[in-house]
Order: sequence, then structure tokens, then C-alpha cells
Amino acid sequence: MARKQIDKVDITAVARAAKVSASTVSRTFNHPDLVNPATRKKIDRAVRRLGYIRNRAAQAMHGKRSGTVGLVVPTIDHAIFAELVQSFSETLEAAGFTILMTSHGYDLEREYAVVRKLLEHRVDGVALIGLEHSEETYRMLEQQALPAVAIWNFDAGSKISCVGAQNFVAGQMAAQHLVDLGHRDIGLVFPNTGGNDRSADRMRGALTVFAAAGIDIPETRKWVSPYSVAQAKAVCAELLIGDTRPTALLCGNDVIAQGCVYAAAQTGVGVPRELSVVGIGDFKGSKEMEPSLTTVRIPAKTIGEKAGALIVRLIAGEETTLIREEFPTEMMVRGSTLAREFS
Amino acid sequence: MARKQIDKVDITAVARAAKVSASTVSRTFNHPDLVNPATRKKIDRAVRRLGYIRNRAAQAMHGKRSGTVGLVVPTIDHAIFAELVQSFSETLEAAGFTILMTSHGYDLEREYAVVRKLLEHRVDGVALIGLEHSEETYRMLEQQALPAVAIWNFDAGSKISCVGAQNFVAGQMAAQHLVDLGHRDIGLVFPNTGGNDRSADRMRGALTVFAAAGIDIPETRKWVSPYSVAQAKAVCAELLIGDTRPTALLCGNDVIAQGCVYAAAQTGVGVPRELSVVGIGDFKGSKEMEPSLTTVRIPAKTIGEKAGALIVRLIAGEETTLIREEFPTEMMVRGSTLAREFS
DNA sequence: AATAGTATTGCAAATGTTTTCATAAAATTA
DNA sequence: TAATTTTATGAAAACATTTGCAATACTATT
Repeated sequence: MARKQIDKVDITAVARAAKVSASTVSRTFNHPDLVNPATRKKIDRAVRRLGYIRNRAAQAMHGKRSGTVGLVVPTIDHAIFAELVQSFSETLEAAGFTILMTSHGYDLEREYAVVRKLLEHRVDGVALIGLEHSEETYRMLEQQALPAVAIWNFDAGSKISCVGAQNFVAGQMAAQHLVDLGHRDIGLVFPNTGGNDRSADRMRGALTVFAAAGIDIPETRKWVSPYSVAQAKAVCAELLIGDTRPTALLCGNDVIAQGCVYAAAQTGVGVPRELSVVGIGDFKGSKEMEPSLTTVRIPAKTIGEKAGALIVRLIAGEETTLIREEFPTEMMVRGSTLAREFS
Repeated sequence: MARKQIDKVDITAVARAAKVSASTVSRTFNHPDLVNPATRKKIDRAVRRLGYIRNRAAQAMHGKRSGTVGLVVPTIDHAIFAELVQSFSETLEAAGFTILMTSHGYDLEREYAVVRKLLEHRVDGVALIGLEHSEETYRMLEQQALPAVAIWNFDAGSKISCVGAQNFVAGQMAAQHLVDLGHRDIGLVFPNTGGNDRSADRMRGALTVFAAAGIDIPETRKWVSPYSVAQAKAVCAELLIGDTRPTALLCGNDVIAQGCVYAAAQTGVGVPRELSVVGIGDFKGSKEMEPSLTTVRIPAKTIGEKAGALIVRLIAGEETTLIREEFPTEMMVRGSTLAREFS
């Protein structure tokens, strides 16, 4: 059994134990080919015996990379981001990086603070969700000349590299689908769009299509719900028991759509027969629910992977210009929408 | 507009710009009360003008804390952990820490590697999910004398501090509920239990209760499904079309239960009339689904918060002994279970 | 055997901070 | 006004590591 570590074991302790100099120990880690195999073995044994663990902080001081990448999300507690974050981190971990993750709860002031904190930790790069960030945040990133990528949204005019989809188009697709099915009286259930450009873009996209089709969405047909099944269900249950209800609901994302479908089931409104529901996102499980959810697919997993790969290249200096990668959204027509029955 | 940062701006650059020594600058950050307000202001201005960001790596070298806490999860891509992780990180961020997060995909070998990497980054503490970890991992943590807490499981004999619930009891509760309803022919749908003590404990708990009630669960009534709605639905759909099907299903967690409920809807089996389904976990949305899911509540949010608070105390040295905090599970009887109809 | 490489290692400087100690200036007390 | 205490600052050492340079010890070449 290894003894408790009373005296700190640093590189010189290892050196002493192996009867070599600290430099040689350091080299065994960083340039193993420069040291004699026999010596290496001695050192290896000492390392193991003492339970030595190198100190990245000390390494990082030498202009060496810290081996960490910052990831800033509004919240993790969402099917939405969980999938994205997972594939992003897998990619980065495979490349040897560790993720420093922070969340800010959709507060751009807090976002600035956490990004700053990441910089204090000398992350080799940062990934942010979306493209809406404070001036200060953008300025800081630029000033530090840090590899940065915005994930989730694609925008041809973005100030930093981005990899994602066009939420505007996603909104358009969902709207177009409803229009194509003959719906005219449509309700919108979206989260509050402050500090959330994804949601705002989707809504704008949808509204554009409706306007083009000559469909007016009065304020009374717009409901606000956070990204929560429970709250969406409550909001939706309320709107469904009104004396006139829309024939279709376009939801800000799949979680909200799910809530709507449940609310309909609860209030005895048949989906899709009496009410069509369309979501955006195509989260895990959306396809499996009953009725299975019609939605616009945003390829979260792919986006996460590609964003991870991009930041690795950015850090390695393989990319020098601003890079933008777009991933198309796709209309997934499933069981929760149906052509409107004309009387 | 701040100029691009060509020459690295470190503490001495700030000192130069403010015409003071580096020590004074350092002090303004760490012991502001020791420096003259006027000087402080000068320094503040210089910091702002140069866009200086302190280097935690260099600080960490002085035995100072790194201000990071490692969080090791099997995967983030789960409703299960998302909620836990969110509340855990909120608590820690409020205390000024940043989270270093890594996942290992239920591979204990990889877990050892990532914990080691966290130690290289000199995290001030680590949190792991569950209590099943490799000998090597435990040894390393002990040897480094690092504050560590296991989240999710409670075990009175744990080797490290833990805060969580008893999965064994959760399994018992779910099973007892079905027994109380008169079910005798019960199916089990659980994930593979390798490297996943949570799941294994739940299963054992359930089996204990069934045995006590004189109910035998033959191998043919045990199905394996990962934590995925899609796969659980597929597995369950298969078992439901068999010529004899159980009257109740006990699922390893709510995601699986959800898949089962959907599978039943798909194959036209009425829940709860013809089939009772009970889950474990009480995830977000479980209550809202239709029928709403009967499940055993494990208070993820509370556990995350308390675990965060505990590790903060551990790091601050306020706790010196091994601490174990248990949070009780609770049977949430809802719409997906019903007493078995006797012929 | 002498020469020129080449492989291996150690020394010392450097990295960006914090902190201890010493010193100087200012404020207080007698 | 001198003596003492307090406040504010700087110089230098310390932290754990990496790396450029120099020194030594081998190997290969002639």
C-alpha cells in the first residue's frame, strides 16, 4: 500500500529518488526520445513509487498550453445542450483536452464574468453557445487573441468563428410546413427571447413565412413559455381550453412541443386530428413519443463534434482565418401534424 | 478600441504602466486593504487599459488554490445527470469555483485516467458519480489527500464522503409498490449493470422485495436496455407483442420507463389498465407525461446542491472527517400504475 | 589513435505570480 | 520635537516546471 503523502512530491523529489536531475525527469515526460531508455525506466519507477502527478499549472507558465478548453453554456439542464455538450467534449477529450465548463443562466453580464474567469485559467480556447454576446465579451476575446468558436448558430456575418445551423431557417421550415398543411390559425409558443438569439431567430423566421403567406398572427396567439415541459404544459393547457383555439401550434423547441402534446392529451384534444404541433430541434426522444413529434432537425451531435474539431485546429494554429461551418436543418414530418380539415 | 495584444501583458507590465512595483499590483488583487486607495485606482486604470487578466496558473503554483473543482460523470447526455450537474455547478460557481468536467462513458479505466488529469490540473477537490471506482482511483485520491465526494449514492460504508440516496431502497420501493398493487407477473427492464452501481443496487433492491413476497422473476422476464428512450421503446415493444406479457414493468430509470410507456401506446397496450409501468428517478417531465409516470423520486437537485456545499466545506477544511449525507427516496404514485385486475 | 559526431545529462535561467522582510514615509503620542 | 507606531511600498526569494546551453561520455570514421 502506498504511503500517505506527507512531504509534497514534486519533480525534484522524483529526480532525487531516481538519482538524476530534475531536467531529465521533465524531459522524460515531454521529450522521451531525448532520454536514455534505461534512465527513463528508473524515472518511471520513481514516479510510480512516489505517486507523482505533474503540475500542469507550472507547465502552463512556460507558454505551454494549459490543455483546457472553456465551454460556456446558458445551462446544462436541457436536453438541448446535453447532447451538444456531450459530443463536443468527447471530441476534445479524444484530442487530449479537458473541458472547463461554466454556465451563466442566459445572463450576458454573467457570461462576461465567466469568460473572464476562463481566461484567468488560461484556457487554450473557448466555445460559446450562440452569437449574442456582450460587446465586452467580444472585445476581451479579440484582445486576448484567443481561439473562439460560437456553437449552435450559423451566421455569415459572425464576428467569431461559428459552427451551427440557421435558426432563422429552422423557424421558416416549421412555419412553411404548417402553411403547406393548410393551417391559417396558428399559435406560437416561444420562450422569452431576451439574451437568446436562437429563439429570437426562429420566431423571426416563422413570422416571415406567415407574413408571406398572408397569415397574421395576432398577439393573442403568442404565448411565452420557458424551456420546460412542465411549464409549457401548463401554458398550453390554458390556451387549449379557451373557446377558440388555433388549429396548429408552432413551438420554440421540442421541449415546449412535448409539453403541448401532453397538454392536449390531458385536455382531450386529439393530436394531430384536432391540433397539429410542430417543434424545433429534434431532441432525443422526440421521435419516440406518441404521437411522434414533427419537428425541424438541428443536428446537435454533428455540430458538437465539428465545433470540437474546429477548435482543436484553431488551437493548433492550422486555421488562421475566421471559419464558419453551416449544418442544414431538416424538416422531420412525423405524427404530430396533419392537414387542416376544411369544413 | 483596445489595441491588439502584441506584447504579453503580465503583472510587471501593469506595474510598469502604473509606475509601481509588481508586488503592489499583486497586493491590489489579493489584499486590497493593504494598499493606498489612490495607488489602487492607478493600478485599476492600468489593468483596464492593458486588458490584463491574471494568471491563475501562476497563482496556483504558490500553494494557492486553483479555484477549480473536478467533476467526473459517466456521461452528461442524460436527463439524469443534467439536473444534478446543473445544481452542483451552480452551487460551486456561487462559491467562486470553476468546474473542470470530464466524462468517461461508464469505463472505469478511463475514469482513472481522467481523474489523474484533473489532479494534474491541481483541482481543489473532485466529485465523482457513484461509489464504484477502480482501486487505483481510490488509492490515488487517498494518496493525494484530495477532498473528494461521491455523488448520487449513499452508502454507510463508503470509502470517501458521499451524498446521495440509497438506490437499493429506491429499487425496493418501486418493487413494493407493484407488489402492493397485486402484481405477480413482473418484468424488469434494466441497463447493463457493469460499472454502474446505481443500477445494480436498484435491481438488487427490487429482487429482494420480490423474493420476500414469494415472487419469482425468471430470466425470461428480465430485459436489458441502455438509458435511451429509443432503445427502451424498441426493447419494450418486442416484449409486449409476445403471447404472454407481464402485468407490470419495473424500469431501471425514468428514461427507460418512458420508452416502455411509448412502446405500450404504440402497440395498443393500455397503460395503466393493461400494463403498469414504474420508473426510478423522477426526472423532469416524468410527472407531465400522459399518463403521468409513477416513479421513485431521487432528489437530484437537492443532492447536487448539498454535494456542492459539502465539497466547498471540505476544501475550506471545515470538515475533517468523512461525511455522509443521505437523502431519502420517495414513492411518487401517479398515473402509470394500477392494481392488477383479478379474474 | 585522433577526430568528429552524436547521445545523454546537468546547470542555470526563465516563466508569472505571491509573500516575507525590510525600508521609508506618514501619523500619532509623549 | 523626538520617539514610536502605523501605513504603504519595493526587493528578492519562493513556487514547480521547462529549456537553452554547455559539458561529458559514447560511437563511428578516418
